[in-house]
Amino acid sequence: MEYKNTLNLPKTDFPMKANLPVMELEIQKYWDEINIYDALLEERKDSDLYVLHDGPPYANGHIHIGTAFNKILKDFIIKYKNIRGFRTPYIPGWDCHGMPIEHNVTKELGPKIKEISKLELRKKCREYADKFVNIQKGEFKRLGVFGDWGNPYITMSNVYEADIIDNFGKLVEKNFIYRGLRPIHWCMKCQTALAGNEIEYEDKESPSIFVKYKWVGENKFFLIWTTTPWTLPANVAVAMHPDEDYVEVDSSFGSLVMMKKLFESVKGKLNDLSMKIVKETKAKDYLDKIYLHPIDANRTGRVITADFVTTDTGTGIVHIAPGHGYDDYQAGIKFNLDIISPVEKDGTFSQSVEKYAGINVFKANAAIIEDLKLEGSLIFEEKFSHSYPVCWRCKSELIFRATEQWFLDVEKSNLRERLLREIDSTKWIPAWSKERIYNMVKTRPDWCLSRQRSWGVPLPVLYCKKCGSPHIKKSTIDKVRDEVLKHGSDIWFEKETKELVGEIKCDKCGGTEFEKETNIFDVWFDSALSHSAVVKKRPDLRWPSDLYLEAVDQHRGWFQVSLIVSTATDDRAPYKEVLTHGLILDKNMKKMSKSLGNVFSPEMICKKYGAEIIRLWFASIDYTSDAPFGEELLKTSLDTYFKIRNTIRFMLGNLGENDLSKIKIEKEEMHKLDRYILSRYARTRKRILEYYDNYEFHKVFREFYNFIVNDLSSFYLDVLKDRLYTYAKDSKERQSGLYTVYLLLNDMLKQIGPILPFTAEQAYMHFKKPEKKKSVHMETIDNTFDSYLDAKIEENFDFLNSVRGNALMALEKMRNSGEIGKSVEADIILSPRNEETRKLFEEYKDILSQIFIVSNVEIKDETGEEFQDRKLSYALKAEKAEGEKCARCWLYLDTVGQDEKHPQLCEKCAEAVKSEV
RNA sequence: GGGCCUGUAGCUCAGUUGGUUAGAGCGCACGCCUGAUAAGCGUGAGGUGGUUGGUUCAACUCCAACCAGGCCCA
Repeated sequence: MEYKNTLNLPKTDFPMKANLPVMELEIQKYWDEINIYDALLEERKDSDLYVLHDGPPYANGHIHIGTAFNKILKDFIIKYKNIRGFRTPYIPGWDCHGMPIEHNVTKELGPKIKEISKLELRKKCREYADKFVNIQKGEFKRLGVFGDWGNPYITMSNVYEADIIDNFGKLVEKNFIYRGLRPIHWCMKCQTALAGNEIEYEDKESPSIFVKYKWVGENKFFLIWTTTPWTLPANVAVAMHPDEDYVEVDSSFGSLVMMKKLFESVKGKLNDLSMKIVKETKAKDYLDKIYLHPIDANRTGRVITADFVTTDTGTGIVHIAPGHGYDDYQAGIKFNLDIISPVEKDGTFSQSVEKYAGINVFKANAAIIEDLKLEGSLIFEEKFSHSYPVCWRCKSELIFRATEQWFLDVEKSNLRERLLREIDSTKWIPAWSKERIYNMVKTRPDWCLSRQRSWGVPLPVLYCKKCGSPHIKKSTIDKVRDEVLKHGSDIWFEKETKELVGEIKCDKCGGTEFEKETNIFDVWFDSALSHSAVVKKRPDLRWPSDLYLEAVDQHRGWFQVSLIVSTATDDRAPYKEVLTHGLILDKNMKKMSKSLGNVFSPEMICKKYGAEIIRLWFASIDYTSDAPFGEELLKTSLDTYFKIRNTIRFMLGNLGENDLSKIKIEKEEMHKLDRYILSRYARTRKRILEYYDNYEFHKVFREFYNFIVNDLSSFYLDVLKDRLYTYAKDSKERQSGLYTVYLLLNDMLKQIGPILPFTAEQAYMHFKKPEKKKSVHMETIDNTFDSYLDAKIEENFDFLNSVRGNALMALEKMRNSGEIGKSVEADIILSPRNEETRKLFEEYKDILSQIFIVSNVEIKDETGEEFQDRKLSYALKAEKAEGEKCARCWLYLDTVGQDEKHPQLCEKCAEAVKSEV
């Protein structure tokens, strides 16, 4: 029993129980103390630069699991590039302006909103955004993300706002900016424009009418369908489906054109039994045909085609009013139609519609229907129920109303072609990502930059008080820019026009009095300019960025808007590579939403499990598609984490207090098994680095984890125990094993550092090595490990491992029959059947019993009937070990009892015990 | 309705240019060890490859349709 004290058992202070929620905070504190971010940049000050530019999350609410996923993926790359020796500044940013914040602040204010000024509202929005920037900052840091947290970029800062205005000036100078009409959702009660998430939907009954539009010069009619009679005064065209068949029919209402598919339905509704098809036609037969305007007989309209024409309701011909509908508007742009919108802010018709001027549009519905009936052009009417948009605040029904907006022209200076060219020369990961954005950009409309809101950067445009024409000039815009740089964009609302831009004159009428634009920029314009306001401006970065990394939805968002402004102003994409990841869904692959209650906060998970567990989960999934998330799944990561942690702990324990600087063993001098595992690891880590370089973290993780499980834990370390525990402390065999463990752990901590930064750091603190850095993240990975590659020895072990597999099965059989418990109670008998195998067995004779973890391995000629398996180049059998059990190493050996002083020990143990004294 | 993506064991992933009985780890079951012990080791059972057709001597791998889910548009 007392011989146990003579063994070299593992010992370490590195705790088995991680207690991550506490440990991570301690490590974080240490990182703060050594100022890890600056320290890393200093460490790499002469290295090559790598720029991953952070897309700004919206400063609204706490971070959610998706935001965490994105930041952690970025952090994997930053930390990996860093440990590969790159200088990796990372400037996190926040998107601060925009509707959702304004909306939330407005909601909080309630009715008080009416009492406060625009500037006060903006101030409240600023405070709101500021609060969440700080909250999110803490939450990101908590996840172990390294970055310039003390100096992030904020889109509402003076410098950033000034840069937005500066770039707008550049776009104006290059003629990309124009003013045009565009229909937007409008609440006539609140007299305001509404954005997407301010709109709610309610079921509503609308009139559904069929109206005859008479052809010019012919007594035939298009039978059109609409649910908004009040938009008829703004009619400029009718649309037919380009791919559908049409028919001309005779009816008691005259000769009508309609979609063939809908003929029976229309016939039924009109209740006209005499109705019959006289001619089959195609939409293209009518293209550009002129008809008389249904309300204003002095006007005409023409036929266009549009694929949004429905084929299951109505007549298959749709009334088009580009000023009053989004589809209509798109079609209007495509076919160069007039965009007319004779509706005032309060929802009444303007003077241009003589008949209905001053009447509310919804009230006008009935009047219009009556009039059309009287004329005989309305031939069918019914009620149609559908969901209809209403105002989130006053719940009144919304209309589409064309208003003056500012646009960025994507056709100007061949911009669209240039965008496509830039998409083509950028590397998109995964590859399909390119096609996705390419198709979007190919068909996207001009960018509407103006928003009728308060919380944002004002559009620096002035309007002549005398003639109303806009003043939009680079020189004036630059003056505004300078003011904003000094005072922030509130200055636009605070100062008088003259104080802002000095004396200016209207180009049209010479007027000198101007009004300031009240619109602000679309927030996407803000974030689009981070490439300029951040990447170009910060001395520690370099434009264009090496990488942008965001979720799939950003093809329509940040990837695209950044590309547009950057290409317009600088004629190239702001990035060299773009990496896209999928979204995090719930465990059933359903969208997460607060109403479903399937949302997890990263904060809660950090408190309960630790950031490492989330990071490990994110590393284990393939981010190119959407991924599930749930607490049960996190449990897997927890198990995985502890396996990694325990393996590291075991290695640390064996290294113990040994002074590793003393050990230096040439490769040729090392134990065969050590040479094997080093070669195997050298190959593994080469693959790991390749995966890292391709941003395939789930493959990194799997490669790493499989090595830990299959190669280290269940094989190498298990086999090594005997050598480390029982051999004499300074024996060559033991030293070789120690040195191997040291080499492995030293490299493994660096490899896993990007994924498990806290654990790698904690282990590094307990790791005794010469010339240690302040942090594991200051280390660098180089390729010296490649010198351990040894194809021959790996080939030999491939074979030996297969023999081991058979040995284990034979041992399992003995265990099941109760003959043995642990494997050292057995011997293995090998019998080679060919010369090659015999030679190999002989070559590895000295370590075979170790590999199998048995007491003895005997190589002898085949004798008995036990050797059945003829497929193998050897026969194998397990028997109960002969010899006596050594009290120290527990092997059953012949040499036990030979030593006079230590009769209970084997020869090796006796020597070992003596050498320690 | 359109553009793009995803669908291999309970879970997360592999599967080279179509070619033998579709692999791994986890989990699970059973067993061993008690000198990695809130650990470690072994053995084993799990797959109609979303569905249906087609091409082919041969398809998880190519094609088509459909189903389910996701993002972005409409």
